[in-house]
Amino acid sequence: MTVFALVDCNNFYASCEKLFNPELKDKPVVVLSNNDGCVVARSAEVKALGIPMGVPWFKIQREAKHYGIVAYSSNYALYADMSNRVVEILSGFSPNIEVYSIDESFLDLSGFERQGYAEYGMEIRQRIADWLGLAVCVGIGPTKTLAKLANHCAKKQLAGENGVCDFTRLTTADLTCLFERIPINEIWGVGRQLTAKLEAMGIKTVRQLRDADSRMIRDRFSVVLERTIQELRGISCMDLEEVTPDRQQIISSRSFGTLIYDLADLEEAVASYTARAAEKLRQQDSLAGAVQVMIRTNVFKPEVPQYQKAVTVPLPEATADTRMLSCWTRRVLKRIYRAGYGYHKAGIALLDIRPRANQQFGLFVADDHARSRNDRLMGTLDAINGRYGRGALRLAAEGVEKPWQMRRGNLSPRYTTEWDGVAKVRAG
DNA sequence: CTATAACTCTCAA
DNA sequence: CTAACGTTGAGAGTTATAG
Repeated sequence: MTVFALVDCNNFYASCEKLFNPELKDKPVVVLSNNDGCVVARSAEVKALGIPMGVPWFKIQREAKHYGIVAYSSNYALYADMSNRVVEILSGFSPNIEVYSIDESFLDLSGFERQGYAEYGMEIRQRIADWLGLAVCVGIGPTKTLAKLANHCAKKQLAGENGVCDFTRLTTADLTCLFERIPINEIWGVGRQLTAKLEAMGIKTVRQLRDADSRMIRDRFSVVLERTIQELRGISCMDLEEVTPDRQQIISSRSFGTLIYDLADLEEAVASYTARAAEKLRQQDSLAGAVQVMIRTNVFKPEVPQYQKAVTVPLPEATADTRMLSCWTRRVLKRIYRAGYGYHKAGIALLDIRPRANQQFGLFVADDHARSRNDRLMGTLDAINGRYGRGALRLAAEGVEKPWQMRRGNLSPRYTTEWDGVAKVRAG
């Protein structure tokens, strides 16, 4: 039987910021979403103050000032780099690992027990603390859903100790007793809607859901929830997904720092988003067969005139050429743009994605010679940007001033990925 | 009518 | 000073459409 561990970094973004600025050690720290919009990470001190996850920053700014909360803009380069280091360490503990998100990984621990699996979990936790200075919690169980739940118990100190909770060591009776006390919304895959529906039926605790009639659940809900029930019972339905499959769609969208009225500015933004998405597309060696463009006014301001539109168009020939793709996204944008509105957000999506190897050539589109020349050009573009940084070489259509760019009022240095940032690391 | 495409809803981090 | 509310991806289920 497989034993799964779920390793999750505590307050990951906030912890990364603290790591490189010792003055923040016991201070309340939040990290904001793109555009400095919402709180997406909170240090323990902030959680203790009762600041909720996801709250719009401007709504708590006064309170934050009062408590001396330090706010950072998202520094994705820093978090991604730290995340890679965590994964590298975890890979030393099991050959089978699924990197589930930027701060969470599943490990197959089967056969690695010491006295039990909890001791191995402690070793993992200790090494990440020693080598990186980051705190993680480890949940262990016979299914991924149970490992996730065990991790929740470790974090909330409902079971286990020292940030490690091992369900394989609990008796059935203890587990049942524990599940009585956990609400269903803590279960992986049970979100807001399901919680409301299940509660209306009187199913409020993990134990109740685990012991519910799974056939009834499938009929009234879905096969997904039925699988969750099986997993809660210790019957594994979800495998470790070690290889991340190629994306089926690539989306690039962003809110603007200020409202945008001009088509020309929107064109720049859309060209930039298209370039980023196309880069990702080429990284996985794929082609897109369709593009979508979306623009919208501020949905949080219903008092101003609202407009939103998204249109998808198939391409005459699948491509990964930034110029071709941005030509199409620009065309679609012009079609959906209506003057007189203040736009708040725009985005593009690359759809109908397929491997380059399966490329079908359009009959009247381009000759082989042109195609290979374009491929080489894109290869050169990516190579230059890989060496000199994103956006070093780009289409003129992406603009220079970029009045639409998002707010990032309080960005920390890229401590680990840029020389300028490295120089700013303080001794701690 | 069926098979598939397109779209909507839900969830997650 | 003001105004200020994230992004990306997947899968299931439902509805529309083609043949």
